[in-house]
Amino acid sequence: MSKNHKRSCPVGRWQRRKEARPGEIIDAALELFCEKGFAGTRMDDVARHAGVTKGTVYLYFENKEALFYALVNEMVVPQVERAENMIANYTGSAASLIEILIKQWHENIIKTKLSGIPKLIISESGNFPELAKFYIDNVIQRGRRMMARVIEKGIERGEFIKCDPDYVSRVILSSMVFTAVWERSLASLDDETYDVEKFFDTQFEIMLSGLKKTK
Amino acid sequence: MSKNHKRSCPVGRWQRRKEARPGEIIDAALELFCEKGFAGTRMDDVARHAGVTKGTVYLYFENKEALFYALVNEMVVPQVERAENMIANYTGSAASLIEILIKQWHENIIKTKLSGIPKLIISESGNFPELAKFYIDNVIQRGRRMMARVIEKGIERGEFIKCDPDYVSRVILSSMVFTAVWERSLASLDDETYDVEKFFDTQFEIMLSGLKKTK
DNA sequence: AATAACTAACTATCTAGTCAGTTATTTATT
DNA sequence: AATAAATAACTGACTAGATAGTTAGTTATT
Repeated sequence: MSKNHKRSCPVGRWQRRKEARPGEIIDAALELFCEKGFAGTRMDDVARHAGVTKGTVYLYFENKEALFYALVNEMVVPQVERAENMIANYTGSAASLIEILIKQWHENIIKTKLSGIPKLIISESGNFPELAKFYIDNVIQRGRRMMARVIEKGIERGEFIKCDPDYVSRVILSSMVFTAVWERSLASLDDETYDVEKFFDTQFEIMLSGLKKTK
Repeated sequence: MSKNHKRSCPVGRWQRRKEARPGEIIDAALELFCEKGFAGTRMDDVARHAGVTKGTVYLYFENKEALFYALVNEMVVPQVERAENMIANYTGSAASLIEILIKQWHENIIKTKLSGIPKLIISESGNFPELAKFYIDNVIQRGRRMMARVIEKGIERGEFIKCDPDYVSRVILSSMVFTAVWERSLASLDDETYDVEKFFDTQFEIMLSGLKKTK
């Protein structure tokens, strides 16, 4: 049985795409939640952005909160694991490892829509403390430990001066995370533009110069 | 138009305090907006926190947005001016001036409820771009210029190595602002506690060591 | 013909903003 | 000094509008 009659695609036609829908809905939610906040985003808008209607969204996610949880879980965890594997297999100097970590943060987070998540978590931490807690335990703390271990290694190797790896780690990470938050919130409104790569280079250069034993 | 009013509670005593109300309402709004976000905060709650009813809030502020604007304007501008005056009258070294600026940031912003404002602006930048723009132009950029001028002075004096003052300024400020955001969002949920003062000391020490000509 | 992905219209609820009425306080009068 | 009238700060019940979540029905696909 053949379909001979033409099927131009008039508005109102849709396809059944069970596999693709959840990902598309999560993408739409990420974009809108980051832009408008959780409470400020309408489920109707999420649906329209994903090319479906609201009913479909509720077909795949129990409610608005479940969608929020799903997007954080889905988007973040793989990134952390990737970074941890990178570090485990690295054999070069601590300084060059820090440089690589910053570069990767730039490439894989700042330049992608993933940079929206820190802002989202921070914004909604008051309304979703358990989610924020999950994020802290599974992302922030792991990131902190990663960076601290690298610095510790640098000290052990005689590469860096004696310092508290935990606090130095926090200092480095704070401006990395802040850059993500900034890029997804105020950067586009600021007429004093800047080059993110040069920002990271500047940070790396000064911090490392302050950390290294021989200048 | 209206039906018969119920007899209001005869025991609920209140006072007329025209002068104090706006400030109290703004304080309540700052606390709740920071905790719940703008959209997530009910005007009824703001009123109750301020010890009045919703009607009173609308007596002093035209609407929810006006209240938001008022609190940002009221709370922030005096701080910026204070810092600018401080810098203008300072005669010591650039390094010690940076140290003082960081200490003052800690005392006057981080330790007070003012630290909630950066988080608030960042969270609501998507919904209130004009307000965010106002904040960028009147707070962020002025802060950036302040810090850049100090660094520039340090270079001119032969105190610091040659570097781009604008970018170094951004690096220093980014972790200062981030600390405010962090303290008002995720810090209380993080079981790995830390000492903010030691954080700033660590940052100051490493950055300055990287900036100074003689180590 | 059967299945299930998807739609669209519905409802239940929540809240920003309003306003008629209440009460603390001030001012005028005795 | 006591009392009444006037004023305006404040209340709380109300309305209008918005949106999270539901579901009966429609349509693509097998």
